[in-house]
Amino acid sequence: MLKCESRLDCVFHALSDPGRRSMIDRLAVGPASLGQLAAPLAMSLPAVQQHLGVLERAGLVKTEKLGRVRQCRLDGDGVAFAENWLAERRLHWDRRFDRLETHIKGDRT
Amino acid sequence: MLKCESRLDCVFHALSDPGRRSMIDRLAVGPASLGQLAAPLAMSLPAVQQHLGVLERAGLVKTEKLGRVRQCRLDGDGVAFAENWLAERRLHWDRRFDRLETHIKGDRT
DNA sequence: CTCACACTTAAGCATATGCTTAAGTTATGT
DNA sequence: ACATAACTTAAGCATATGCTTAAGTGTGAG
Repeated sequence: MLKCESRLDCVFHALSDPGRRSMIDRLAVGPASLGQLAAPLAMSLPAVQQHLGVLERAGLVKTEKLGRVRQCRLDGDGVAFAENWLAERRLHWDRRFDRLETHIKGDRT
Repeated sequence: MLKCESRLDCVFHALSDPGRRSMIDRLAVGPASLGQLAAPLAMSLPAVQQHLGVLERAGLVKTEKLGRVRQCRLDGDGVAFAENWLAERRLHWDRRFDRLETHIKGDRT
């Protein structure tokens, strides 16, 4: 976690773990406490808390302490970031494939 | 790299490194040899080769040995995977935010 | 045939990661 | 006040990661 210089690093790294993605999926249903988040996850509470930290630093989740409970909810910010980057690259991709196809067709003619 | 059970793990992990992303950006311009890919990257060739392996396993890049040169090109497959996943989640996101907004407006009325 | 080029493999090492358990801390119910 | 619930912090440890250098391997040029 030392190396999270750029925002994209954080977001993609956060999303690269199935446990963290399942936490996101759980939160997509609605807010949850840390304990509720941890319950289905076959690991200790501190471990879950660390994963939560990764998600939070990536801007995918926001948390707030209410009484003795930490409530967690989604934060769409990070996703937009990642989605934009991917969409951008995909333009390049597709354009290249199109060009390749054109090239092939040109050869055939 | 032991833990790359699901496809998404691979793709997101591959994208979480700025060096690897810059390799992708370079390949978006056009195919390149391993050496060309390594040149701007301030690290040894074997290191670059390892990064390339990560990209390849994620389905983001395809390589082929031509003579004594390994040519690398993009492979759109992996991106589509990641993009779809993100888009799906974002639907949940947005729907939740809409609902929240509706709720707030309802309270105000 | 020889040699240099472009990787490729292997070994090794410093550091980071992903957990764990145990010991706090703060808030709530009685 | 006291016990318990819900985290939180700290320490520690096994393993994984991200490089490195050094020693192969296979090709193409001369």
